[in-house]
Amino acid sequence: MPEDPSPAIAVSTVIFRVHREQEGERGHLELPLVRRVRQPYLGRWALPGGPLHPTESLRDAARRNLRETTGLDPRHLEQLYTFGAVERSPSDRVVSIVYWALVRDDEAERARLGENVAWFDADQVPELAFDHDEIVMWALKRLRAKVGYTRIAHALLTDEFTLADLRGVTEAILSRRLDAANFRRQVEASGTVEPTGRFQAGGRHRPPALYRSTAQEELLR
Amino acid sequence: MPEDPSPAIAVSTVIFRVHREQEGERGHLELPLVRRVRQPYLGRWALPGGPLHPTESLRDAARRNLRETTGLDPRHLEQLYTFGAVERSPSDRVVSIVYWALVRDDEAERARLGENVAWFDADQVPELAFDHDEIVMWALKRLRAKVGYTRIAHALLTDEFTLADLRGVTEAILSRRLDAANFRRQVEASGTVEPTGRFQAGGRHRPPALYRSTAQEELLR
DNA sequence: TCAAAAGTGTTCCCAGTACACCCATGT
DNA sequence: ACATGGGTGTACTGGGAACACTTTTGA
Repeated sequence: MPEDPSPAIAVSTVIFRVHREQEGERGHLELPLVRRVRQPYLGRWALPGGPLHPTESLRDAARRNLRETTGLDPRHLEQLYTFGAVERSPSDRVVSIVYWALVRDDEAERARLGENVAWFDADQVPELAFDHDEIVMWALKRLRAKVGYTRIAHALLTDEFTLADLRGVTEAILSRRLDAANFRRQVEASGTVEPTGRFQAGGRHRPPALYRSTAQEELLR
Repeated sequence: MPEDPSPAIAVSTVIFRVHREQEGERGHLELPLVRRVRQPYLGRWALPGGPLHPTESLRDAARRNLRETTGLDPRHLEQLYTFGAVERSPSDRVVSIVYWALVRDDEAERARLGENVAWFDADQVPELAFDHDEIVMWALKRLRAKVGYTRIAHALLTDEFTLADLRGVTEAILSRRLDAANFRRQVEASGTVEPTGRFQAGGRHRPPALYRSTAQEELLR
């Protein structure tokens, strides 16, 4: 006979990448979904997630299920929100602590995905299991807000990047074109990047300067 | 023999009021703490909180423990963050979902507090149990950020208020004086208040106009 | 009539935006 | 030489901050 059933804890993660099919193409914001192989919502796409192990932190659980889903380590990982409505799962009561993450496209390309995992355009996700549609909307909103006043976009790029690269991923996140001249000035003024002194060769035009992310000051804001 | 022990879920709440000892005095930002009557941290002050009941939402649990602690209904209630480090409680593993709330000073004055509950100045809390110091700092940071770009300060006032009242609670939250002229213009331009057409009599000086909060537009941002 | 808060007017500055224009490279 | 993205210059704008000033009341 079950005693007073304490709600179960799960950790789920919304993982983003900005993917370019070919070099020089515009990038698209994408996220991986997992096809459910059990009831409820059998066959539906859902966010990667799973139970919290007794000896791991919430953040570690998110990192673990990110690794299990995509084979990747996140370049940015942050708690989003905790969803705990009583009826959000039709069977047992589950409280889901949701994280969101950014991974690099080049790493995501190399990683092998499982059978039931696929990347979807962030603005064209199918109808998901549970309340995961709502969760994705929250994550998108947060990502789009934060890209404006933080350096999170750096997490999507390799260590050296051009300002066009940085603008490209930012535009993909916002699905909106930005003025290149103003973008340059704002980024330079923010102090979040510094030139490496090197230039990117092999392009079709004037070689752009390469930048790196400046040392992360802790305790900022 | 215990099977794999799933971490316990608790809900805690950081409750704020802006308290004025006497009419006309400057207000102070305060929060209620509860003295622990059990181990661990017996005798230490801690945030009000308790277990999540199986049939209530997270928000309802926060509202319930707010009511149990202060006898009040919150005028604003919002999820803050979920804390789940493995060693945050020395005994069992507990994941705490934390809310923060605003209550009205006049209601808080009327409500009776329990024996082991007391209000503390938000910037002078004693050393708390568990990681509750850290939680209070998060809540303060969020409150101070949000008072700048939302209408949450209205939640601390009665239905009709003067702009000086509104400025007063805002100053208490920020612990910083604001320019009355600019504050007025900003609030008026924001469209979050409208004049009632009435004036506050009985003051020592020119009677200020009374305002009310405008109808809350849902779907704003 | 005076003190003090209510309320208005004005100026300065900065950051965001738009957009013209020059620069340097591969083809 | 020319197309194209890299990079600079410049002008306009709106909002925040500082602060002078007028208004209206109680004492």
